[in-house]
Amino acid sequence: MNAVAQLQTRLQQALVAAFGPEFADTDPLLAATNNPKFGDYQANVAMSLAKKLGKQPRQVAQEVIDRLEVAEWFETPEIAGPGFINLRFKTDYLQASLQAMQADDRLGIAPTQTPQRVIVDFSSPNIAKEMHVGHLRSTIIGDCIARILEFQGHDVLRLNHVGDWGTQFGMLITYLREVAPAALTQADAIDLGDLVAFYKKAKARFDEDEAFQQAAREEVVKLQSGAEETLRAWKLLCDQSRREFQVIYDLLDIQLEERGESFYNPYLPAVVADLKTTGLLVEDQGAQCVFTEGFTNKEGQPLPLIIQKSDGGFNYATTDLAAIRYRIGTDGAQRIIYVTDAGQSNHFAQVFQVARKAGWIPETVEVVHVPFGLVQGEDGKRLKTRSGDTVRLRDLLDEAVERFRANLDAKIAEEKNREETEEFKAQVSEIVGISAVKYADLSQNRTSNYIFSYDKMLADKGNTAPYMLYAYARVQSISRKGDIDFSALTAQLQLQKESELILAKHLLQLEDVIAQVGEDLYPNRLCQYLFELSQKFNTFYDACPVLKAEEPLKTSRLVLCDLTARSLKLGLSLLGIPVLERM
RNA sequence: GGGCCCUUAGCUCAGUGGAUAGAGCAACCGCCUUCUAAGCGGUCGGUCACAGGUUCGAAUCCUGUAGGGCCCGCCA
Repeated sequence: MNAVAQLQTRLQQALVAAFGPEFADTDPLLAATNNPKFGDYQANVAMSLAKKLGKQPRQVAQEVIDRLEVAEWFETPEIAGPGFINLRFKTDYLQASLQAMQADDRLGIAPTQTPQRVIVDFSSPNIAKEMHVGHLRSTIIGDCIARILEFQGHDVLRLNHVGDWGTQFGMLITYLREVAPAALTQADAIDLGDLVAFYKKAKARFDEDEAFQQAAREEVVKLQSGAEETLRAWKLLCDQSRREFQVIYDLLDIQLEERGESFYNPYLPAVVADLKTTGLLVEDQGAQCVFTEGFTNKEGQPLPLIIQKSDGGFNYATTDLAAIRYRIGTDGAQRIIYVTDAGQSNHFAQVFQVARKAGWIPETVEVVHVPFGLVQGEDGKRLKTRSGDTVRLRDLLDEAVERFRANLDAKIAEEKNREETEEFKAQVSEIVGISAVKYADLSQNRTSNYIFSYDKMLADKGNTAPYMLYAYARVQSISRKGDIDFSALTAQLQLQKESELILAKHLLQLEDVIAQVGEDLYPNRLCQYLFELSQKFNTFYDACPVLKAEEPLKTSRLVLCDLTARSLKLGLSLLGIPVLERM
């Protein structure tokens, strides 16, 4: 148990000792301080108890600390302001903790005691369409969440719930049958870009041509009933899209198990049947619906979740319900995380409500929608290309890499006596460019819309990937220069200067930050931590010579360098970002 | 009309009940004969949209108002 957990317990014991057993469940209101002059932690319980006990808050605080035994970890507690109890770590404790951290492959972060089977549903592009900017956030945020949970020791199933079923295929196949029948019988008869164009035309036809609409709907029914020719055409389209998606996933280093909507097709009738049994299902205007609480349409009428369309077809609500049942019943999921845009909040709220009412989500299973905001251009509107089209993900990533390459070339040209190989420049540019896109996205609170700016994400100043990667590279530079083998260091730490103490305390917080993100699923908190770590390292680097220090201080500082680098490497890896030894 | 989200420094954003509200960028001033200056230190900058309420204590919780975004029956 770490010192903070111990402190929590000891505070509770002190409360009981001071005021009696009825205070056993009183929260000591322990929190990190926001200002180092107040120490490292503060307990705010005295103010909240003062009225109840009929005493002055400062006196309550005094009675607590008189009975508080934390000398193993903390200096003598102090009372400040209206009754804050301030606690400061002992340097001895910090030094010992850092040494333990240094000796451990996982930086002292133990795997969870309660591993869960977790499903992270993310990315989920549509077959027959190219991946575009709309898939960026789900893919990046979902991957990060999966990485964090995996590191914690959970059994994570990463599912790509691709849109490989439904009305869009009816449209597309009907249209292709007319204009490019070869695409339905032989692989790669047309390329994916053309397929996207065909899709748009098919959609346009669908919206204005009633006969076409009818034909498309019939095609969906054929597909759903397994008609051979339609099914073969569908498989061809899926294969082609899948290969295109894989190019992007390789570029982004993302592992995913594809399990599209079609997978749940055999389980859809049972969803309808079981909803009927529970009495939740109602027929309305020819469609099978479940009416949900708290949702109304523009006319103020209750809003249904449509389970089966009037033409007998199923839609995504049905699929999502079937998926919940399958994931809980067969996959054994204890936590299901859906990483999709905030626009689907209503949909998921409805689906979860219906699944709960039907009794399909046991108390022990957590089902959660992790929403995120839109990607906007610098004009604050939805990100588009100059010609007004949706931005292809491939183009977006390529541009980030190209732009960073230009920055890098300029930088190298500026520095005297610096020559780099083409291979080096290409590799650095690709890693930094793509990492910058990922980091920019992850470093924002996901719930708000996010303004996409190449200039900001590629800047070498501020809370950006280049800044963090540079901090890491600086440490590696020390090891090269001093010919240091970090893994062989053994030393008694000596935290002397303020910048060393500040860095040391920050290093010890990594565990808590990861635990918090695993819980709340806000990756920007991990980014914030890593940014502050980089800043604190740079301050230390500026103030404390490492290689020129006398032993044993030199080795002590090398340990701080090593721990910083390893923390950065671990933290960035959880964001899906690799490090560079040199840049 | 309903639901969800947002409104914090000139700009982009942190801050999910605690002390004088924080970063980064931009602007200005310093620091390279010393481990990568892609760095560091400092200055400037805020009626936390507005009004009530709860609380010892509110940017944070509750209610209302204004502005913005997204969604609202057979697309996902």
